[in-house]
Amino acid sequence: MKIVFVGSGDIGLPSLRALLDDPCVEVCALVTQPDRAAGRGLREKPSVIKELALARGLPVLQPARLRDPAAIAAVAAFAPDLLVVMAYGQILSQALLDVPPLGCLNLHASLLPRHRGAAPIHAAILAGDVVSGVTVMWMDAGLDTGDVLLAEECGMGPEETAGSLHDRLGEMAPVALAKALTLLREGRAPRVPQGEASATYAPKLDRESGRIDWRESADEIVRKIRALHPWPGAFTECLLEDGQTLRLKIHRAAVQVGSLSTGAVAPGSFLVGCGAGGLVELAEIQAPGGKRMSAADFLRGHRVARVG
RNA sequence: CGCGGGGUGGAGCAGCCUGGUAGCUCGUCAGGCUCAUAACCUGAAGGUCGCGGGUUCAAAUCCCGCCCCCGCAA
Repeated sequence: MKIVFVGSGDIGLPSLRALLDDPCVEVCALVTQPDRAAGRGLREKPSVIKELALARGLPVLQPARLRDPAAIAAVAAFAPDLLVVMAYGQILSQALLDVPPLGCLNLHASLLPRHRGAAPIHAAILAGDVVSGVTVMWMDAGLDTGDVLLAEECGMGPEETAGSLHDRLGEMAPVALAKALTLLREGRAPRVPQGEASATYAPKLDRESGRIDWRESADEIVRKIRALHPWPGAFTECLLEDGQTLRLKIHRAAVQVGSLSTGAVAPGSFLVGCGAGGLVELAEIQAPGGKRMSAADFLRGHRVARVG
């Protein structure tokens, strides 16, 4: 079976690797987003997934817009039987979806139809879900609206962050994909329509979406901190007694019992009052220009007046 | 040459602009107080102020070069 892999994000790495190691499959190319300036100095860096492809001698396509006819023709030239897509970052046009005779499979990091869209992992934690998983889906022109082939579930822990769930789902994806390919080969791969009624949408995140609103409940705030860690990261403005304001990035926090007015900080600690449900204890934070440190370390050098 | 922040006893910071005895909060050690404590009091140890060069009577502080850490972009 000839497959073209389409993906840009790290989360697709284990899946691409598994396909490359699968003797029943011939991966004929990788389609990925153009290299972006990244890191300090903003030099162009290939993604880790592109590096894997190059290391294995796989042809790499990096069209600026995959919807362009030329880009579609370039994919078609490989005559793939199937496209496998994970975390690519562009919508695939119907013209491209029509290229492979077997169709296009998408690996999505949620249990569809819950959390369609760009940030399913973050959304799952933000929503307080207790299960998540990977869905293998037959792609159609909509955004994550295609029929489901199969899904693999996993539980979510109380300390779950976007980072930990991301890594776990990334490792689960090739397992789910392998099952899907087996069913496909045997000609009994199901197509189960998603229930539109229970669909939710996980919008793309930006930096500002990490701002903490201390009027929310302690539970919601802590969930948000976990959901946005390590990227884009939760943050809050912190007013010091000398009048200085720092934007603190919050790496880790926990709910504690107690009561304080919204944004107030208990003396000698980093317990913050919020809208309801107790206090939020900031456990690990990062000041501008600094490295991440425990709240206790931070408080040795700073006198906090309030946050928010 | 993309932009910015930072490197000061063991930890976290101030001091730098306006050169002139090393400061703050905490930790460590010793002693004291207390029924008791991560409380309080007294005392002590511990610093090549990232590295190299320059200016100066004098540099943590001003100038030049280098190293390392962090953020902006995803």
